[in-house]
Amino acid sequence: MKLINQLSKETGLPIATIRFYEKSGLFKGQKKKGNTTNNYTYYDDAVSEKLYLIRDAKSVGFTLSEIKELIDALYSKRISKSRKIEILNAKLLQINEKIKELNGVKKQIAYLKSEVEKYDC
Amino acid sequence: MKLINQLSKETGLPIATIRFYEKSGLFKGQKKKGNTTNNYTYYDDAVSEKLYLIRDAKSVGFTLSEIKELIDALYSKRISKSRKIEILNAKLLQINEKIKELNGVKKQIAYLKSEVEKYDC
DNA sequence: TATAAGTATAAAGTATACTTCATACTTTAT
DNA sequence: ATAAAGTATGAAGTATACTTTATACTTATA
Repeated sequence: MKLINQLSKETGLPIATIRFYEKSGLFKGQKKKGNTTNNYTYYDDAVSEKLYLIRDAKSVGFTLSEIKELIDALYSKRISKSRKIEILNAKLLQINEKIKELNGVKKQIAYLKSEVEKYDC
Repeated sequence: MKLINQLSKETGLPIATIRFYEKSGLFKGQKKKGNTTNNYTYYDDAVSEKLYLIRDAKSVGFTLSEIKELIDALYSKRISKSRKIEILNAKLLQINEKIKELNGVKKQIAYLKSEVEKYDC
């Protein structure tokens, strides 16, 4: 079980950002039970996994609410299996869409680059 | 030459958004010269192209300032050819990165989906 | 010809995603 | 044992990317 500092070093995300994500309901840490002196929050490996997913999904244009929907579909116990599969399939389609768009943009830039190479001075 | 309404219909972007992009320096329309009665702005096909590029690049996680840099590298006359090529190559690398990340996220989701299918009830 | 629809502009407002600040307590290092 | 570093929490502040509002003028349509 990790403290927030370790989580931050692992993922490269600032502590404040991790706190913000937790507050946004993307995952939850745990408080230690019993007569402890402090109020620290502990995180397990599943949280790290979610943070990596958040980080990568964000960088390719998913919003936090889309990512929350995704994480819920993957881990929540209050969503039926069939509904989960439904959501996950939709996300996979969305990802394929994004890959198509990226290839489109790439092609466009490559073409325009060749134009720049040919004519521009 | 098109008016903003036509541009909006073409690209699916709201008029206010197009105005915002123009104000942000992503492209420029032209005013008609001479003794005209109105103050309308006209746009050519190059602007449409830029808007499509903006739309797609945004949806895959590029920020407006990254997109501005890209558009400047493609169309500006105040940037040297070698510098343009440099910027364009960097953008192409960034796109390859994003494609990699997307495939990573896709793989991860597909894997977790198979887990959901196996064990979840 | 009037009225509805389109265009221009500036400014204020909103949503998202953080980031910083202030305060207070806990743990670690010297 | 005390100073430095880590953690918690709530609130305020900031950046980006729009979106809405208000006002005024122009063009198209019934």
